[in-house]
Amino acid sequence: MIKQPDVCDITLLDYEKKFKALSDHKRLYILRILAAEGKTCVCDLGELLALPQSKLSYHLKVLLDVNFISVEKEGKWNFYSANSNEIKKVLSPNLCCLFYPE
Amino acid sequence: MIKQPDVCDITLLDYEKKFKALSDHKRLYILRILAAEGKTCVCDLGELLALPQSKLSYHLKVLLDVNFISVEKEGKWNFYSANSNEIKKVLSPNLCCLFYPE
DNA sequence: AGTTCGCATCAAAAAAAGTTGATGTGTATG
DNA sequence: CATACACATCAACTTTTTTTGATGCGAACT
Repeated sequence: MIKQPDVCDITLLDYEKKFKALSDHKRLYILRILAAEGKTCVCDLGELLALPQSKLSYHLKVLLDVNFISVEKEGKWNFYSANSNEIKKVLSPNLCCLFYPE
Repeated sequence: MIKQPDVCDITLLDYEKKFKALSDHKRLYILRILAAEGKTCVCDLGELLALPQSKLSYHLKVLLDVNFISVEKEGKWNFYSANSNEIKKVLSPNLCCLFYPE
């Protein structure tokens, strides 16, 4: 890419990051669970997904970095939840439903 | 992931691939150009994007594999075009517009 | 104050994705 | 038929992402 990035390029670069965050099925599972269950603490997520703690932490961070989820710390627990609005900005209505299965 | 994949998991695995295809700005540029210009041959794409031929070929294949674009061979040229319907299935209406800038 | 629990973070290793330049194949053209 | 063109494909390499196990740190409990 030789030419200088214009405004629109910057937008696309921004979306590259968001799509990268969605490009892993573990993270899609995480999003689906958070969307379906609402506020969930890391330990419960770990059980639901059968993921080791540090791996889960890693993927949560990826989703956090693009603002698809957010954290609240309560005592020694960290509760995560999905930012549906952010997800809706990116995904088709059809696909958003995937994250609200019931 | 210990549990067996159910139908819904398979769906998410499918989307993992599609999002991976979208998680690179070069491919987003390609999609945008194809959406805006319509049927375009590889050599023109290469010029528009200032991408070397083999790199372009690689990225076209990634997009082709998830059915976001398609090819028609005419003589010695290969013309690619965006499959807007497939893109619309995945992206929010808002985002789809990114691929029709004018 | 010492332990334990819940989780983030880190560094090393493994795996996956992307790049590069070369080679191959089919189609036209002299 | 020889050459040139348009493009796909390949193998070696580089870069990025993911995994793994260890370590650290704050909050609660004893």
